Amino acid sequence: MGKRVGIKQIAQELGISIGTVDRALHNRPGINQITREKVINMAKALGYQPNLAARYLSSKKQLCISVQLPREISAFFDVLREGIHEAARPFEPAVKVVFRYPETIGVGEVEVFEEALRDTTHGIIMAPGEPTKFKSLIRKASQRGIPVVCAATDAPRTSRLTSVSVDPFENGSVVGELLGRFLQGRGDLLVITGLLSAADHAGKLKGFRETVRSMYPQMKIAGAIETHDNPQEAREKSRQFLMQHPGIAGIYVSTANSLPVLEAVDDLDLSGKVTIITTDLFPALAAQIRAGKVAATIYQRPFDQGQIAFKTLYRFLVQRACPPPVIKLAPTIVIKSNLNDFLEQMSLAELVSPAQSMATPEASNATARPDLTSSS
Amino acid sequence: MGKRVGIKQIAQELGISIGTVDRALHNRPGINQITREKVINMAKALGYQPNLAARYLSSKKQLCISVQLPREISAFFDVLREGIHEAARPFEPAVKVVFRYPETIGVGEVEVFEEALRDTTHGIIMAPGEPTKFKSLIRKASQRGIPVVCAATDAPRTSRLTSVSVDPFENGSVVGELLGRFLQGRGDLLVITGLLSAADHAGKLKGFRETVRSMYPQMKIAGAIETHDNPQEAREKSRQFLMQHPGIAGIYVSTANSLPVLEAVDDLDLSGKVTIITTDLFPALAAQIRAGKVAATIYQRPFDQGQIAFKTLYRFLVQRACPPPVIKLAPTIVIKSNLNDFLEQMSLAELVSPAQSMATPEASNATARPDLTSSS
DNA sequence: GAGTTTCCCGTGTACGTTAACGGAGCCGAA
DNA sequence: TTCGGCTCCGTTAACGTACACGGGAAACTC
Repeated sequence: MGKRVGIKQIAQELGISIGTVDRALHNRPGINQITREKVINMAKALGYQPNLAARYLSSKKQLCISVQLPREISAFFDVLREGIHEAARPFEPAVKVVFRYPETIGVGEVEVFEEALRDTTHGIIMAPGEPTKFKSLIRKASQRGIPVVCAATDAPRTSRLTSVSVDPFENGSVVGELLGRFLQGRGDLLVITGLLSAADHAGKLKGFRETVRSMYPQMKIAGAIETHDNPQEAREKSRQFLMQHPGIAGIYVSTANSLPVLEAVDDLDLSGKVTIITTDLFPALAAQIRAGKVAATIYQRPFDQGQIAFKTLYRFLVQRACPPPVIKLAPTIVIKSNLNDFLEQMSLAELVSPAQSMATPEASNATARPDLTSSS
Repeated sequence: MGKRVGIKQIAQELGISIGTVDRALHNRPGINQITREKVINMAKALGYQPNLAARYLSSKKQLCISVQLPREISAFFDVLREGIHEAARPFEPAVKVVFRYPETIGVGEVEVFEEALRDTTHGIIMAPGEPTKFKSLIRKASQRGIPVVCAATDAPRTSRLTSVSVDPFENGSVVGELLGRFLQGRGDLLVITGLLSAADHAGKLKGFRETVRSMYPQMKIAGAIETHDNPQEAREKSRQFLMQHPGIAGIYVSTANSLPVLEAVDDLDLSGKVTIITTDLFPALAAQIRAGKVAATIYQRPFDQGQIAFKTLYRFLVQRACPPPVIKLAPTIVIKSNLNDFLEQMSLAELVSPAQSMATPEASNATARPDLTSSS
């Protein structure tokens, strides 16, 4: 009664062998078309669902997926990796996650990609630093049947399977709406960005600009500073601009490299007078939010990005489920009041990893339950 | 070389049988202490990790977990259920999720709980409507070794394993900070709530009140209306109050039942003049946000709550991993600019469910890859 | 009509683990 | 001595699926 229907029961019901059922359910050659249909119908009738555990066990080949992310900006990419790892854990021996590390942020990523292609890999997760360099590589991977999922940053106009990211345009758009609300639709704004040539930063600026124009036409974007992610340059240029434009009411820092800008604001004694919204989240920035020097920051939820990237890649690999061409996460607004929750989540991600399940003392304290008679 | 180490290899290395290794690794009786230690050391040396697939397959007993959530407020609980279901999918036959439905929001939840205790269940996920009623029931479950995880709403001072929710206090706190920012720290505020006797609503009000007092001392909370989640009552009381207090600048609707309030505001032609922040997210409310009548809403991310609830319950059941006494998700701020992403996510959750993996035409198009040569 | 090919299909083994069974060795009591 | 019980350990049958192998029957070749 509570018996789970398996391939064997289907065979028994039809008076055929399990081998035939297997051939029918997996479109393998060497089976009569009408037999196949009978099997499929019977499977549907019985509500057959494949036993994944048995499947993994039987086909000893494991899925190798290569995760190629830089070591830099570890506050972001470490958490992204952890999200992937966490999502892969349930499939433990059936899939193997191989982490590869380009030398630094932009360089060495091609070499690492080629290394993955040389080794046996069935899928790739990456965050292209310079997307244009990957056009042919991704094509080559696709032709070999190796799907590529981009996370955090996209490689548009390539044959990658999909990308998981916070859309830059919406990111900027959210900041525009928020700054407009905070300043009640009046005042001059300043944008501080990394490289405007990067699609990511350009998209943020575009979203910001268009939202401000349409929702708060009285506001003006007084300037956009390009810092090239160089701390000295960021600080100095910010200082210069703020001195020349004393009327600035709001600042949007669209690069994660926001601390130098905050220093410049502090230097000019503008803290609290100018409303600042930044990008990403890390301990030093959290302190600034807590101190009230930053009104809000936009968090990209790297952990969730990792989880989703793995899941979609996995679903494509084992059941050919095609995801939408882009998967967009919502830009998440962090303010003083919900800051701690995000920080806890970040540290929780680290706590989860160490002891896997090795040598589980299950039987020993199977009866002992936690004594949390009072809490909350 | 690439050979995975298994229980067999450990046995071979030590010249003993796999049965003994099994006994050693699982603290089973009937084994010499020194043999056990030798096995454990060897396992550690070889880096043994149990093959979960084989484990599930072999031990035919499956974990039954009972999910007891109301049908009402389906925009919330359906998505919560979906999150649980999605998280359970990888463990497919090894765990069985049984959904149970109380008659309505508050009633019948005790009966359903008892039903779960009569059947074979190894864990419970629930959202107590009236937490006080569950004190003894949860204790009984715990004594039988059945952990209970609360989601969405907590049952404090009971022996439940943990609770996964957005903290009401922080929820109110976020709204307080946000309204303060939007109104630049000036003006009178109004709170509209469901039942103030409910811990949830009381907590929200408290968080709101304290944050406004500490961060924006110039603001005043002019009143708190209790609607008992009755549409007529909500609309009428809101109208009355707003007519008598024309100076209201901001409204915090802390119940999901926010539409009647919006109607009242519309009736008095106050749309756009008063800044409104609501709770939860559903299509009708999304329209109001898009129209600019609601400045922001606080989303509880039911899907994530479901996922996390299942994961922690599972980790406790199979590896005795004790979670923290409460797991708090951050209150998530939804505004016009990031609204669509949340809506997509809601509908995506539905899209994922129908065709599981039944009759996977894997082999047929295993070589065919998606042709998305250009996208984004 | 014997040999060969082709098309379907059944059989058997393997995957790593769990759990039940059984056996060897030892000790003490009948 | 014999028997029962205990401790420790080896053996083996599942669990549901994948895959290689082989066999029987029909179709085709000469």
